[in-house]
Amino acid sequence: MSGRKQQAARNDAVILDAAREVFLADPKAPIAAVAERAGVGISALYRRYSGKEELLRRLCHDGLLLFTAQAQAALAEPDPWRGLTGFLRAVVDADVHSLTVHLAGTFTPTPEMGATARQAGELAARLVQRALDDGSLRPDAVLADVTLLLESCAAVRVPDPARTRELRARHLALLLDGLAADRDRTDLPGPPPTPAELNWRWRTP
Amino acid sequence: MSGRKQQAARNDAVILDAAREVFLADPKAPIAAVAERAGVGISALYRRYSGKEELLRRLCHDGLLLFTAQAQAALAEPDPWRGLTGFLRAVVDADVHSLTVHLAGTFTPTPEMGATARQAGELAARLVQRALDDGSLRPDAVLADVTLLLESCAAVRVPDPARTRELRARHLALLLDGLAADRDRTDLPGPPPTPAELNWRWRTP
DNA sequence: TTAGCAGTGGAACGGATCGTTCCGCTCTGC
DNA sequence: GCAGAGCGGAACGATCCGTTCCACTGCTAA
Repeated sequence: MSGRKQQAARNDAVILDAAREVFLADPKAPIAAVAERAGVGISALYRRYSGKEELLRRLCHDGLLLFTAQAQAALAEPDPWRGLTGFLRAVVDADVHSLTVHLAGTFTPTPEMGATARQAGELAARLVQRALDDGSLRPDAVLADVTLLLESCAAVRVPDPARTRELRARHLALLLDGLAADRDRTDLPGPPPTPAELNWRWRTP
Repeated sequence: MSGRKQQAARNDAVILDAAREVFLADPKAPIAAVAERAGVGISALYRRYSGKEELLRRLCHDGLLLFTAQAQAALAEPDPWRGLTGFLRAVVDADVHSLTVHLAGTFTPTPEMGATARQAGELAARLVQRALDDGSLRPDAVLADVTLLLESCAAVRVPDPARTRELRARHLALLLDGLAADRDRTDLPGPPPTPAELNWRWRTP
């Protein structure tokens, strides 16, 4: 069962997963870190991609495609507010924003990516417009506010990736729900962040 | 009036301002960029600071002191909610977060900075607790949620610093006010962000 | 069975970046 | 008028990182 081909095919996936993990943690990590995380040599990387740029482009484009897929799915949801919030939760949870915006600028985008990005923007605009028309989204909000929201959720970051997802979900709930305590609220999901979790930057090495 | 001493004293301020601007824009900018922005040579920098670390420490400590000063002022405000929100607006506007957290990790903190940081945390905790006791802050919120809020506001960023401040104020208002449109709202401040302002990362060089 | 090659590991190279040092110049303050 | 504080900026050395290259392995096809 394990021919040379099988091993190579498995490496395809291993390398892509490793690259996603490494570059999500640090968008300008060295390529050697990806190889190390994947448990392969550098040659295995360069056999598949012509260079770092092509690998980053691949990751970014995958992120854009995930974004559009989630947006399509959200438009199928009948309730506009549930569609929008569910979409945002999914996109934040998958850290699509880091995959796309944070990686942009580290490579020159292809025309195809530009097209996908434009399509993604249109889908998101429709999601927002639906919620505006419906009256479930405050009337002075704008598509760009949602983009800013994604940016701000991506900024929530602790060393542990799983915990990061929890904290982002909590932050997103705050954003969607508001801080002032003068109406009924849904409970904030997950345990609240502890001070220690946020002070990790201050550790003395 | 302009002796050599005067010129040197003026350079003290010019260099510090330039350093703040440059490192706020990019926390790991080269030191030469600071000198260039200040319009001085590199020697003028090294005459005042033993190295990059000492300069960064200075900026960070200044940020911490600004933070505690604003917190003190906010505690003097009788209304807990107004005190908390005013404090957050001031801290976000001055980009204190970038000055402290984002610069941390690029140098080894001094014990004195640790003490100031601890004091800052205590003051912030009192601000939050006051608003909790008052009932104006939702009961399931926590000090760390506010820290996350600062982190997320600092992530809102466009090339123009002035516009960045406006957009952050808008985002902060959203955070404090909530997105769902089912109660009375204060108007969002400033003009809404345009798509072009958020697409600047995609520019092809 | 065996020759050939796809696939691989990892050392080595070359370029870029950046903190720091150092030398020569200017111009003030005594 | 001169000693030296203050300064500009070139040069240096260390580090980092993308990429190339070569030797090796063990399938695979004839």
